[in-house]
Amino acid sequence: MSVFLEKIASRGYKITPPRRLILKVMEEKKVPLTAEDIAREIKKERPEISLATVYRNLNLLVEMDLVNKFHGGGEAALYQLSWEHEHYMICLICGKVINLTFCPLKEEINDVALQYDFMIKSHYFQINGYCGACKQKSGIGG
Amino acid sequence: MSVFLEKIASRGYKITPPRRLILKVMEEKKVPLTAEDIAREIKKERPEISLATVYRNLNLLVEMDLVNKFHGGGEAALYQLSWEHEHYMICLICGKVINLTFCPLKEEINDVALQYDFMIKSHYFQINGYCGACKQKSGIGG
DNA sequence: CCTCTAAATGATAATAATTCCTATTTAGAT
DNA sequence: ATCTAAATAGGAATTATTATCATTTAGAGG
Repeated sequence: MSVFLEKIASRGYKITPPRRLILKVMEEKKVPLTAEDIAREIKKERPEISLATVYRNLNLLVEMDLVNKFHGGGEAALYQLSWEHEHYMICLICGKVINLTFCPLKEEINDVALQYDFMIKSHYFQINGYCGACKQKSGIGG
Repeated sequence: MSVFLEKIASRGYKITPPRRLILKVMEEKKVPLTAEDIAREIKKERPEISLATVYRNLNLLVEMDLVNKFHGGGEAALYQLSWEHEHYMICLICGKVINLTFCPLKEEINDVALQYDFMIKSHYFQINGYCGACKQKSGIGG
């Protein structure tokens, strides 16, 4: 059983088909997805699973810190498994996501936290800009 | 005339009462605000100014890079004058905000952007955790 | 200062994202 | 196998944001 399902069970939540499928899709795709993306993918196997259920479970996963929620260029929120502690650069035009292979947060932050008696629990970065393709297409200097 | 209004005029856009007021509110408040926050504040002086106008102008300001748009915990987008370029640590319990006096983004990021031909336009950080007071109250280890 | 026109606005309808509601189903404890 | 709280499906409701369009206005040019 995946570490995610284990955590869900260990907190007394039930392991249901929608939960299995949501996690399966996120593990397979690896990139940040909208709730709709996930629902669409799931419906290929189980068309009766509703979008509301996907949202409900994504919120649960975010609360449990198993999933990170953030916004890219578009209006809809993006969700990604948090186990890898990843950061990205997101194209504001096409939504392309470039994963970073390191955490771009300066270690200095820990000194500041200590100084203010602040306990850092999580952090997330959003680096917005234009990918090469969109720069060209839209004639933005570069 | 403020640097913002100057930029607006220099691009051929008109300087209108809504635009003056939106910028005035953002300059005064200094913290990230939702479109509704701004509209509510403006309506104290000019109740006829509509929310749609606030949204329209915020989008224009974002396009012109005078304002940064991002999402905090809530559903609505937050807007802040981009020259402030500030970062915060936010308490997940009481919402207390600690301003950082430096940008915690590693310079290394610029190399990666170059490598991917990605043009960074803005970035946003969110550092979540517990402030001293809330740690104590809720008995979280620290 | 008038005049004129493209740009901007206000009011409201429309759309998109997300949450709520409720009757029904089900996971998993006993 | 039974039972019950938890979870679900489906659709309605809510919230955030954008689009529409008739009316107003900023500011350029005379």
